[in-house]
Amino acid sequence: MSAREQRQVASDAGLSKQRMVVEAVRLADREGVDGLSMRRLAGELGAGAMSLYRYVASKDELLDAMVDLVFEEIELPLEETGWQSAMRRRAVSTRQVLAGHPWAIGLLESRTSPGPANLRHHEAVTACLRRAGFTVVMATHANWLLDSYVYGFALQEAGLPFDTADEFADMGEGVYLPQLPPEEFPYLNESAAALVAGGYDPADEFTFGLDLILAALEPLRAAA
Amino acid sequence: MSAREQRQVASDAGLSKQRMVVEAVRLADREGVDGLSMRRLAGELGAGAMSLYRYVASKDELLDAMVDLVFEEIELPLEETGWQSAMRRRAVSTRQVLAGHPWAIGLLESRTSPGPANLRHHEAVTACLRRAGFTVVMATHANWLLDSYVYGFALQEAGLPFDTADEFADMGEGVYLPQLPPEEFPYLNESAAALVAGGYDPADEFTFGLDLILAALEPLRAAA
DNA sequence: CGGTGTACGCGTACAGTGTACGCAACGGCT
DNA sequence: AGCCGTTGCGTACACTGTACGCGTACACCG
Repeated sequence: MSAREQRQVASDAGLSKQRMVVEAVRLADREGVDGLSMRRLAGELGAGAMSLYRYVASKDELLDAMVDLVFEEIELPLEETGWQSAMRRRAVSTRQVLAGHPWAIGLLESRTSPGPANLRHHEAVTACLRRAGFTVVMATHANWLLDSYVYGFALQEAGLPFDTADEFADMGEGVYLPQLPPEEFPYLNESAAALVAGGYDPADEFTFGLDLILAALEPLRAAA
Repeated sequence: MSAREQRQVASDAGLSKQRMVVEAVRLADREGVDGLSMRRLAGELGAGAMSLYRYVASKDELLDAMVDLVFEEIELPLEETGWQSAMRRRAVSTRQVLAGHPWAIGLLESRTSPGPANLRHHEAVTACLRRAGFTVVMATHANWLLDSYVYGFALQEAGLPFDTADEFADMGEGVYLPQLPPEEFPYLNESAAALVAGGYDPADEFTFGLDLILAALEPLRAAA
């Protein structure tokens, strides 16, 4: 079977923007966003690179669509359980989704036109907060605060060179401490030693901060 | 004067890693990180592209150094004014610095080995919190929370397609509202209208969230 | 049946990218 | 004078995004 026939077979599923975006997300998950090129994506789809330009105007537009697809994985908040629980579930879901697609975080800052999924989320969160009694201004404050915290946490977590408490302990002793002369970094040394000894797991940080923020927002609900 | 002689004159200042990094940060500020290439940087320095590889092993190493230079601009916390004031000043400084170098935010997630300036900051912040009475674990919690909030805020702020309250008002009415059918996005419409009418400035969000977090951390100081 | 328009696919070419390799020039030292 | 180290960098290679234009297939119409 010639290369063209092979491509024909692959394309019998038909190229589409949806197929492209899904495959692009897979490729970015495996190789990072730097490993995503139009030629490589076309190879994965059994198509020519220039065929992709029938479905997206540019690589930038593809990246926009990829970010929106990631947003679609985030759960919409359910209000039946109360605003705090709904916000918590949404925050946990966002963090999990971004942990699965760490390349997407770095793209958030350069996507200036939010996609449909992003807008739907924004509407759902705003609805939940308003119905819980927050004023428009307070709901906006809460939205900013929660999103900032969640995205910032995901950003930092993505930059960690380990995934588990054990790996943290190993790196702490094998990599970090040797680089931190105690006379120059006494507090970091103290912290590293105490945290490793205490079985510290940075994954626990998320709920600590989230709980603190949600608790601090509660009294602001009925602000006049 | 031949091209070589021109370059010789320019190079009389001598290439160095420091000069490269400073110039690279300037270029990224003007053109974004996508506009930064080794050839363009070399052109700015009056050198050949391959000369740069005497001072950095790779473009990745240059990016690491750029991020660390940005960290150096952030003020170290001064404790004389109390831990809250010190944390607030550091947070405000971080936000200002990242607002000036928005390209750096997206790089934070891929830099897994913190540079010297980053470590010095980490030590200074940890010292301040520990001396204010936070336990090692609580100081770590506070560090994570504050950094997550600040980086996340900077990330979102960098993605905003406007800079001032007036631009927000203009875009709200001219761009956003037309894209949000009221029957589909009733709460976003309500919010946009109310915020524009109230002279809302998203820049104020930062201090709202920061104040709330610092107030929520205060009772945790003497946690045993 | 032939002509036309549209949809789909994509090869070629261009200008740009990071960097391996190896060469040239210069200064210092013996 | 020769050797060595330092500094600079040109060439070449493989890869990148995408403008342009061409080929093929299909549907529709007269």
